[in-house]
Amino acid sequence: MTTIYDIAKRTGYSPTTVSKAFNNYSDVREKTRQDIIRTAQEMGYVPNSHARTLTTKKSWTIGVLFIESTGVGIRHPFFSSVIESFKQVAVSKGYALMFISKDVGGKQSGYLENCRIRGVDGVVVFLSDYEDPYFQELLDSAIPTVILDFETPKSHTVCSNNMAGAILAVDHLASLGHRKIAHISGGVSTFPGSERERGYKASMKQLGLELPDSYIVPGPYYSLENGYSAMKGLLQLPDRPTAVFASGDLLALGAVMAAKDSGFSVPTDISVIGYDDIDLAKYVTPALTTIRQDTVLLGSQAADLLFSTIDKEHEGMEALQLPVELIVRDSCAPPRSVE
Amino acid sequence: MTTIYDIAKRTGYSPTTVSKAFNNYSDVREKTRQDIIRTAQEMGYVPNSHARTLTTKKSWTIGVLFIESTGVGIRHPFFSSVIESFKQVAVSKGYALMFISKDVGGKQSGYLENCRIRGVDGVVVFLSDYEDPYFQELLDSAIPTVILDFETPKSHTVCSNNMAGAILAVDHLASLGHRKIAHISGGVSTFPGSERERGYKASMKQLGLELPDSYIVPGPYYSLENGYSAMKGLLQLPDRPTAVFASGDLLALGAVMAAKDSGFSVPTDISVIGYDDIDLAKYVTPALTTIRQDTVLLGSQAADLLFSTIDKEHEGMEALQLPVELIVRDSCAPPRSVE
DNA sequence: AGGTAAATCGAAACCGGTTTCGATTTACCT
DNA sequence: AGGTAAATCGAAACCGGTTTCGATTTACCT
Repeated sequence: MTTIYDIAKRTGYSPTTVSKAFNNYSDVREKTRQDIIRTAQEMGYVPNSHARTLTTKKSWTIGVLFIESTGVGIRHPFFSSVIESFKQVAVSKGYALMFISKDVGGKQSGYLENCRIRGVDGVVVFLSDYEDPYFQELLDSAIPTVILDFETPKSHTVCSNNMAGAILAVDHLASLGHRKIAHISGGVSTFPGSERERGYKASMKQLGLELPDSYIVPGPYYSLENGYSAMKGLLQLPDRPTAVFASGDLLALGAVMAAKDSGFSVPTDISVIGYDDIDLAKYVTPALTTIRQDTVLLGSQAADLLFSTIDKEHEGMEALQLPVELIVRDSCAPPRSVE
Repeated sequence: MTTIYDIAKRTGYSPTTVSKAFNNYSDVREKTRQDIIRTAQEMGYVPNSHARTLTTKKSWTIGVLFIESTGVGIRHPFFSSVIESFKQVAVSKGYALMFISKDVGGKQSGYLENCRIRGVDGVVVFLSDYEDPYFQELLDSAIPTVILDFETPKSHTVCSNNMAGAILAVDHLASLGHRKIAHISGGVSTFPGSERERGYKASMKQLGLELPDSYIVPGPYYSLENGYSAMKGLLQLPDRPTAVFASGDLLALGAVMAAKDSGFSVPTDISVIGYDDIDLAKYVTPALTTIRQDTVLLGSQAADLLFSTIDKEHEGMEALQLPVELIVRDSCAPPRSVE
């Protein structure tokens, strides 16, 4: 490995000047800089980030905290898409992304400890279990963080406007004439799930629609199979709903399958609306009406927030709520009775 | 930040001894070690990985090279699952994963350069375009690499046995009585796609089945919509196939939809078999018969290979081919004529 | 008590950069 | 020619660790 010392020897300048040349110091002559840059190229020089970090205390790395305690990566597609967009702005600013884990090399150590060992400049957090004490520890530290799909005053947070989305969904169904609208909930243990449920309830109340307890049924883990069984339950209700708002697209897909398997047609007999607008939504039959989250915006806004804090351009914590959009496709129609 | 120097001052030992205590040198007394460890805890000491890397030349980081030139993360689910498994063994060995990109901070620099700057100990590669000159540069370097879904003698490689999988698929269809078996190909530009096509052809030949050119139709990017249009084409053929082997599950799903939309029933009128066994495969109707890739094994084997090279336990390059499995569900049945 | 081997410890050099501040050189002026 | 300000450069200290090798201490033996 060639170092600035090798370049210094070859060019006759001091290591100090070589370093300055690379860092665009104003006190090195243009000719000198050119000399140094050229020899550096010839010698195949690449800077050593660890040496640089050691002195500057800046690692140009962002930790990525992504854990799905719920098991099999159901939320992976959403995460991937958000993080991809986050990564793009990170890279453009010169940062690299590094996965942070709880324990390393067999030793239990915690996120915060790993962040400190690696000297990350900030952390983007995407968890399903925000009660994790190791996460709390990180939250209480001085390391800049931005959290997705969660809200807390201790950190920047970026969410879709889940309540607004839920209201959008229910209003759409109501505008088609539905009055018996059920909800397959993402569960109150996840932040977006509880917000959407809250939005659903608020909207039902606002519209003056009846809401029996049996109309809210859990769809744990946002999984297709749980959507399926949730729908099966709803269809057996004496006062069967004419429309269902599912807290996630996979839940909705499961619900559609359950309806079909029970001999109901979607949307003629029962309408289903989902949430997320996953890739698949537009390909299934019937194409799924849903609420789209802007994953690209989610990622880039999270990045902007984090970097502005790292660069000290920004004080205090922001809680962003990003707008969502109703995507009308073929899975919702007016109820039979009104036709 | 507390350093070994702070601990040295507090305990009265030298920094040398403090460092040795942490690294389990045999020449520090047990009592001394305890002393040091305890004070370190009290003072909230965490080692500085950059300082350590600077002297030891070992960063305990693995670069992750994942680029999808084909655009929207179609292969993401597969990648996520493989990399998750890779990550688990990496973490257990004390490594962290870092995304490597081509350019950083606006400057174009290439993968190799970034690997060198960051001093990664190895790289796991998952690309769609293996012609990329920046990738070639990395391949020709001395940095240990393991490549997924590709084969080259210049690196360790780990693939599913794509040919065997394709043969398995075709044999299954043939065993049901099909003789007119078409193929929706992943395209020869991707390694797995071309291998599966090769397997398909070999199997057809082996079975003595006729293979008109029109029976192989491209399904670019493994996308659902391209599977759809590919199937539409096949269904309009004068000598319509009775079964279709699709190079990916999304292609297969698209094909099933196309068949349904054209008034054919799957599997009664036409059988469809996919490849990958994505999560969704078992939930769709009809549940998809497919070839399962063992993503967990893929990831862990890739990790084992890479770490054994990093640890110099291993010379030369290995080209692993992992077994695949036929998963029989409901999308394949005997052809009508034979019933 | 004196000697020897084993146990324990630390000084110094090193890894590859950055930054401060003083020294030297150069350009320009009268 | 001499003076001054601006331009250019480099010595030295520092970031936080690791490793070699020599020095000192301790344990144990006769």
